[in-house]
Amino acid sequence: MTRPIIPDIVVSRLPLYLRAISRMEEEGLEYVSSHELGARLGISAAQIRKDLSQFGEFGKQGTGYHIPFLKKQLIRILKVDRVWDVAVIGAGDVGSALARYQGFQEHGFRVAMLFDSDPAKIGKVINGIEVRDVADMERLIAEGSIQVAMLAVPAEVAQETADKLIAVGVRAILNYAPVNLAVREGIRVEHIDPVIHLQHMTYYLAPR
Amino acid sequence: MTRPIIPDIVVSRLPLYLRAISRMEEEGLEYVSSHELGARLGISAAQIRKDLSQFGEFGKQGTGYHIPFLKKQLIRILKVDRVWDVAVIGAGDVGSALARYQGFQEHGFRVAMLFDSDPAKIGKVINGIEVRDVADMERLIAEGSIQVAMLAVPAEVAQETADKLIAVGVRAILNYAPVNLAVREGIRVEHIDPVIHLQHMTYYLAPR
DNA sequence: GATAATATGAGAAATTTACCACAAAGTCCC
DNA sequence: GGGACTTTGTGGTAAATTTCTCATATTATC
Repeated sequence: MTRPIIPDIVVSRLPLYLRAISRMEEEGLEYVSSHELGARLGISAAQIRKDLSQFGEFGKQGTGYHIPFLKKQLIRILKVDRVWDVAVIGAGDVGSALARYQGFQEHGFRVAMLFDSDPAKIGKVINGIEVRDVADMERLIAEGSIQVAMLAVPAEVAQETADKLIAVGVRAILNYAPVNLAVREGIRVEHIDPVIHLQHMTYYLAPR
Repeated sequence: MTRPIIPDIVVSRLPLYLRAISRMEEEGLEYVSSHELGARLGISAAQIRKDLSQFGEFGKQGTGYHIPFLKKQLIRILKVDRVWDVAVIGAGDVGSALARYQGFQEHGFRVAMLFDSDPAKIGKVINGIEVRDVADMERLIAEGSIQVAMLAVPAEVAQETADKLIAVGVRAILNYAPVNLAVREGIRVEHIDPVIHLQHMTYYLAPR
């Protein structure tokens, strides 16, 4: 069984679709057309239909998409019909905020571990999660079979920390450090850096 | 004078180039080839040459790119050869972390204002920045001629807050709220949502 | 039940984006 | 000074992505 390979750019839009229709469900809507969904997201209706049709026939002519059904399908496709345990590395401002964020639980994720190297932080409890010594990180992550990590450490140690994570089984890293991580084939990395986004936007701004 | 329109996808890579060569400069390197830069970023050398050539001839055959010169050019192109005052809306975990982040200053940005609606937070000082009442937001932003904002408010009030920001002159919004903002033509919005990134990555993970 | 209106899924076309290949220019080393 | 390397910028090509178009199906209305 060789499923057709779905372009990554298509996959990258699925979470946006899921977020939008989840909101629509909360609003009490039952059906949505590709046109309405597209209007909310600033994406063409054709694009949405094409994307979704890669995974199956979820819509109905004349009616559109049944929101609870489409939501269920997207959740399944994105594999968030389970809860992924996530390790947060670094308990500074960013790591702490991630540990406290309430938005993970209902979208398929749980901050299961939190690490830092600062003795002053180790042992503290943030949102019910104890800060562990990063020296024990590899052992604990391996024991916990954790596949997903969020990296919120200083730029200087980001690469070496990522290498350690990958060595003990982590396969997806959400990197908050302002460096490009080099990883081997098969490891997923996504980057979050506000400066990158701001600089992208200032290109289009006129000086004032 | 009609400059050729640069594709946005090209512009979106420029901050990555800038970040990478800034790091190379710190490492004491003087010249870099498109091939070396590409290897660091996971981007093809041809892509980098093509992207940069859209803005001028910055390289030299046989030598590559002079790092300080290229850096200067990218800084100019991205308009971060000045410091942009930025307003942060919301002084919760995310807003506070943004106010404390030391990485803005040297990359063209300064958190000039911080707002919240919680009386318990108003008046507090975070990293030298006083938390102001969001009720005064519009007046203060208009007075400060602020064009860039980072939105770190609850999802429920994100759209209305964005509308207010735009009404008083903000033209670029970095949105941390997990909602798609609808904005008029000419307003730049970028989104940061860890859940979106995590869900994108779990698509590729095998259950364990 | 017929007709008009609505909306999907998919093949085809158009557009955008990325890559290749090479001439030209610079460097290095003997 | 000359030959072997290296590297850029670019025109052309290939690949990827988006949009268009339309047959087909469903719903609503009279």
